[in-house]
Amino acid sequence: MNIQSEPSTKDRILDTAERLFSLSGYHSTSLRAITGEAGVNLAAVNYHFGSKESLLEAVIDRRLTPLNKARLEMLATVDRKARAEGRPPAVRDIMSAFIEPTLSFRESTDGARHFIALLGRAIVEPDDTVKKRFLNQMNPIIELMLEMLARAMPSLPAQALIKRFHFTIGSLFFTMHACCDDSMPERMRLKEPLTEELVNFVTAGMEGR
Amino acid sequence: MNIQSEPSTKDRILDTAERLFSLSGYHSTSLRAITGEAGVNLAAVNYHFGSKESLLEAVIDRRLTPLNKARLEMLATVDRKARAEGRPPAVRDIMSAFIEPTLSFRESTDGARHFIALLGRAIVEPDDTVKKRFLNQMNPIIELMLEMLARAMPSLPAQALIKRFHFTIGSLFFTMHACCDDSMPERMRLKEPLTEELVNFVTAGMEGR
DNA sequence: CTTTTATTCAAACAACTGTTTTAATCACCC
DNA sequence: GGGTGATTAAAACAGTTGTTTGAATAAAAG
Repeated sequence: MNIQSEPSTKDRILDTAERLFSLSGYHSTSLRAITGEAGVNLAAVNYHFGSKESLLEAVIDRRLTPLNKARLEMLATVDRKARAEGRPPAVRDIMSAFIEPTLSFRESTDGARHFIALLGRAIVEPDDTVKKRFLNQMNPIIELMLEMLARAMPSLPAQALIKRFHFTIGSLFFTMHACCDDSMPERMRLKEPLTEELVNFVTAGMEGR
Repeated sequence: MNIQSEPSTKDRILDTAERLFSLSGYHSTSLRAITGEAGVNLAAVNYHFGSKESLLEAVIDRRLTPLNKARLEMLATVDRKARAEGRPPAVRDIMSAFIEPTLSFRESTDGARHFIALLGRAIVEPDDTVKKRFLNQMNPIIELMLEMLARAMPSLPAQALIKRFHFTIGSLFFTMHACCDDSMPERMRLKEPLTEELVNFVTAGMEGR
């Protein structure tokens, strides 16, 4: 564990892989591209991580575990407060508890920005390697949000709730991905701040008028 | 051009490529997988299309050209009617003109369903081959929609309009992709009909309350 | 039928992939 | 300082990729 010197081989691989995976995708990024740019030997990936797939898992877990913890905590706080006041949770608060940690985490570091872009694409990735691991970590949050939303809008049929939640996921993940995207036409580029506008959008859509 | 007999080599390649691209992605689908499943020789792709990349372009153009034509026509109808009545176009009608042709086209044939799923992923694809060609065909529609939306909501700042339109794109494209997705947890699966619910959602979000 | 053109086929091509191997080098402990 | 284990290094491995080649076949034209 070195503190002040340059990052270890393992960390250099993780950082570079994170960036290249987010820019070019998992399949289109070769180990030679990663190790070359990180300035380490090709075999270092298999030595430190075992395989390319395990490297991807390490890249995901390193960031997703603390992020999901933050999201769950914020959801729990919203839930606790509503219960204490003897009322159902507010749709806006539930949306905020998901969106706010995600977007503020994204703006924390450069690495986080790349990682969030990677996540934004992961949900539509055809490759099971990325998606399965991602969805596994995501499921508890999805379940909790759906349960809370059902309490927030008790008169809304379950099918409609699922659909609106689905549309919400679409908005958020597209926004997560699009931050690093320079292929969109100029006038479509997003500028910060986004959090409040996004919360407004999905809350309005959720409540349906 | 044979009418009643089985489809030509070229069409068999197009249909199979469309399905496999949508299921596994462009990069993860090999020409050997396509030709093998289509029951044609490996070299047939390069003979009929020139390259794998040109095959992808052919797959995209075959469906996207008529689909975009339908979307533009419906947008023009909304615009013309509003002008004739001397009022700005309604947000809901603009949203509908984009969503309705897309989703009804998806339900028209099996091939269309796969193609729409492919499109839903194309917008977040890291590969320029897919995205650039897709965005080029998309730009006129985006420009027209933004111009009409600006007229529909003249008091909304341009920056806010861009953001909300962005969130709308996210909802729609995620919905387009998710139709063929069986990796989502059971309770998150979408069931038809979607059009009206999606139009409601993005209209509410667009108008913001 | 003969000739020409379009298509199909099996085989090979070179380039690239993730992974493994084996030796060299480094850091640390007794 | 010698020895021990962790790390790095270059090279080769086997498999897959898109593409090309040249012969065989089918279809069309004269």
